[in-house]
Formats: sequence, structure tokens, C-alpha cells
Amino acid sequence: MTPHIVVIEDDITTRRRLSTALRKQLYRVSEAENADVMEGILARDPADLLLVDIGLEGKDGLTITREQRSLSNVGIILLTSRDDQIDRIVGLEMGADDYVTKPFDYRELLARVKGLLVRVMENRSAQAAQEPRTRFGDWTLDTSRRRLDNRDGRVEPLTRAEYELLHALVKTPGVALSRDRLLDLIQQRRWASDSRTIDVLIGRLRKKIEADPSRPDWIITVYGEGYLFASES
Amino acid sequence: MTPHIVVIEDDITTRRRLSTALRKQLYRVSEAENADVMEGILARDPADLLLVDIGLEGKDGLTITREQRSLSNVGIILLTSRDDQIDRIVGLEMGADDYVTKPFDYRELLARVKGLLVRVMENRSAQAAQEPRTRFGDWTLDTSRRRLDNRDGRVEPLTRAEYELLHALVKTPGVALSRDRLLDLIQQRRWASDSRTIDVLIGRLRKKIEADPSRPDWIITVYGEGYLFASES
DNA sequence: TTGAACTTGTAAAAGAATGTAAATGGAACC
DNA sequence: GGTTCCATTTACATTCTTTTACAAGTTCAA
Repeated sequence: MTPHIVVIEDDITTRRRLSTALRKQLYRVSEAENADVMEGILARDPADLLLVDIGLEGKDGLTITREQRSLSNVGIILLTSRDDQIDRIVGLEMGADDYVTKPFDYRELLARVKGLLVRVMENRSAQAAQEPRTRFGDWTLDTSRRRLDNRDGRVEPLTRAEYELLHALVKTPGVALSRDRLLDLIQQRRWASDSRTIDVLIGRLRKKIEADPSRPDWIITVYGEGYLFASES
Repeated sequence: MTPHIVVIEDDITTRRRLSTALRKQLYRVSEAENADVMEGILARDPADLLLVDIGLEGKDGLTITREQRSLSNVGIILLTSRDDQIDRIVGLEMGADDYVTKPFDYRELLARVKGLLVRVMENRSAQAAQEPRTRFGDWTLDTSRRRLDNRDGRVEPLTRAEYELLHALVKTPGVALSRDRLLDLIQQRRWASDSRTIDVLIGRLRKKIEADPSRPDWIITVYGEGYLFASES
């Protein structure tokens, strides 16, 4: 998945320039002019990296840094002026990973973004290694190899989409998830509004994990709402 | 091997004095009047220690510090004036190891250089000893010799690209790496956007390390995203 | 209960991405 | 010069995702 970067900057010109430069590198970029907008974006699509202007109106960059750092291990780069040296130090102490000084040298900026994204990924991999496997019935979802292991030792390979979908369901047992929400978690190509993709994939998953795919025990259809994963009885 | 020290200082008098003093101690000393010259020197002969004037024209000492620190664990001593206290603090935040104040007390300066070189060398050997190999399944990737050893003592030779690729994957288990990033990491960037190089190399690696290359246990394809290395057992 | 309007199931085809054997070309070595 | 090695490209087979098309199921007002 391409990394998601959020630019939080109130000056529209600067913000646009940054976004454009980043999009050229094929990053997924969202723009926010203040902390509220940023929070909305993060709620829908968590970021891998934040570029935060230190001198925002309202909730300022240092506050955002502290808040976000306490919530996740997202990468944070501060956008600073030549003359707020003290703020930079404070920023690093609050948990920012790096900073760049206005006016930007874009080559340098892109290098730092790339470098930090690498570090964020590495960090994430340490966590990925600890993610628990989930069991249901005779099956164990092996999150490190993205496949299903049966109790009898048989391995059932899952395709990417099947794995993502099952993972999403298994993570929130007992909750019906809409097709829209599920599509978000699977999306390879986003541009289809009335898509049957999820239904087809659900069908394939059922064939793989259900004893009788036409009378599923695990992946339950909720008419008009979506699908839910049965909680272990 | 005698330690290599690079002095980055634009004032020629100061630079010469420093070099002379250091050469008397039998260090190998290079001189650079700016960041560009320094980079040229480092490309040919990596340094053990940098002495960096904080108030350089062009790319300044703090920037150099930050850049070099992100690239290696070279020792860095900042050369500062009495009156840039803030810069010293920032410098240390950026990862400089120490600083000395102009005008220099040469006995003190040489003491600091000697002390830091000891630490740099110790650190380097500690790192080399720390994680020189990664194990997975029956295999051990020996990063100091750049080769792959089987538990039964057999050595599986890897080509340069195969080694770089496997190393990149093994370093971040549990995270899917895009073909783009992998191409970057194996350093043979040739602006072909639709390159199949990575796929071919992955295929060759699988033939070498997987029990059944068509159903890999370690190098897992994530359709539409890239490849990931399975974490842990 | 019936049937129109809707939602879901699914086989099959179309559209993309990946696997891989073989060919190509470039660099290092003799 | 020739030879070897190996990263890269090529070309085609295979696999995966999404769409399509229609069958089957569900809801609810009449």
C-alpha cells in the first residue's frame, strides 16, 4: 500500500506546493489547514507520516505533535521558519522525528520524507511480529504469512484480498461491517460505486472456510447492512 | 588502520592549524572548505570523525550534522564560537557527539578527539558483533560475510542483488515492501517504470531458500503491493 | 399471499498483476 | 581477443481482482 501523508499547514500556497511535490513521488497525500480537519482525515484513513507547520492558528504544531505521538507511532516532520530554533528543539523533545526549514529545498525534503517512512515501516515490522494469531473453529489465521492453517496441519492459501477481508472481519467479531467499509480495507482500485467485489470475495472465503458454504457458520450476511463475523460460541 | 578525520571549516587559517595539530598525532586528516568537498572526500574514504564548523557558508554545520548522523555513526565534533550557545544545543540534539569552542585550547581539543575516536571504534565493533546474522527456518543470513548458510553446514551462494534483496526483506519482517522500494534498496535504479527485475530475483531467491518455491513459507507475495518476509517461526 | 422492488449469491469473462524460462547485454576477469 | 557471471528485459503462462449478468433470496405494501 502506498504510504499516506497528511500535510497540516494553514498557508494554502505552501500546502499546495508540498502536496504536489509529494504526489509526484506517488505518495497518497491529504491536506489539512488545521488540527480539526486533520483529525477528520486521520479518522477515515490513518497516516504514515505527518508534515506539521509549527506555527498554526488554533491548535499549534507542537501540541499536535505531542497529541499524535501519544496516540500512535506515526512519523512526524515539523515545518519551521529559520527563526524558531527554540521551537525546533522543543518539537524534537515532544517526539517529532525531524524538521525542515522554510523555504524548502524540495530535494532535501523528499529525502527526509523517504528516510522517515523507511524508519516508520521498520518500526511497524517489529509490531507486526507480535500480532497475535486468531483462532476460530478448526482454523488459525496466520498473520505473519497471511494464510489459514487448519488444525489438521493443512494450509489454505489466501489471496491478498481474501486475507485483508477475513482479517478485517475477524478483528471485529459480532459487528456487522458495511460493504463500503470493507471495500475501503481491501481497495486496490477505488473508482467503483456499485461494486459486487465484496460479495464475490465473501463467496470465495466461505468456500474455503465454511463446512457448508450455503449455510455459513462464521461469515454471516446481515441483509441490508453487510457481513459480520460470528463471535466464538 | 589509522583513524580518518575530516575537518570542515571555511577559514583557511583555522583549518590548517587544526589539520597540522591532528597530523602530529598521526591521524589521517582531510580538509574541506564546504559540504560539497566533504562529500567528495567521504565518498572516496569514509571518515571516523568529523570536525565541523557550525557557521559554514552554504550548507551549515547543523545541517551537515543531521545529514551525516542519519547516514552513519561517524563521530561528530562541532566547532563553535563562544556566542552560539543555542546552536550548540541544537547540534547535540541533532546528534553531534561533542563540541569545542573557539579559540581552541589544543590540548583539550586533542583530548576530546581521542576520547570520541575510542567511543566510535567501540561502538562500531559492538554493532558488528551485535546482529551479524539473522536466522529463519534452516537458514542463517550472515550479514558480515554476505552469505547464506544452511543448518546442515551447506553454503548457498547469493549474487549481489539476491543478497541485497534478501537482506532488505529480512530486515523488515511482516511489512510488505513495494517493488519500487526494493529496487531502491538494491541500488541499480534504471528509470524503467515497468521493470520485472524484482520479480525475477524473488523467483531465484525462492528457488534457493524455499522448500517448495511455488508455495513459499518466507517470501510472500502481496498482490498489488509487493513482497513481505514472514515474521518469526 | 402475492408480486414489485430491492438485496445477495455466484459462474464466467474481462482486466491486471505476478511467475518464470529464455534471451540480451554489460561489466569484470582472464 | 574471449569467457564468465549476472542483472535486466522479453514473452508468455498463470493467478488474482473486478465486473458482468443473471439467478435466487428477502422485504413489505397491498
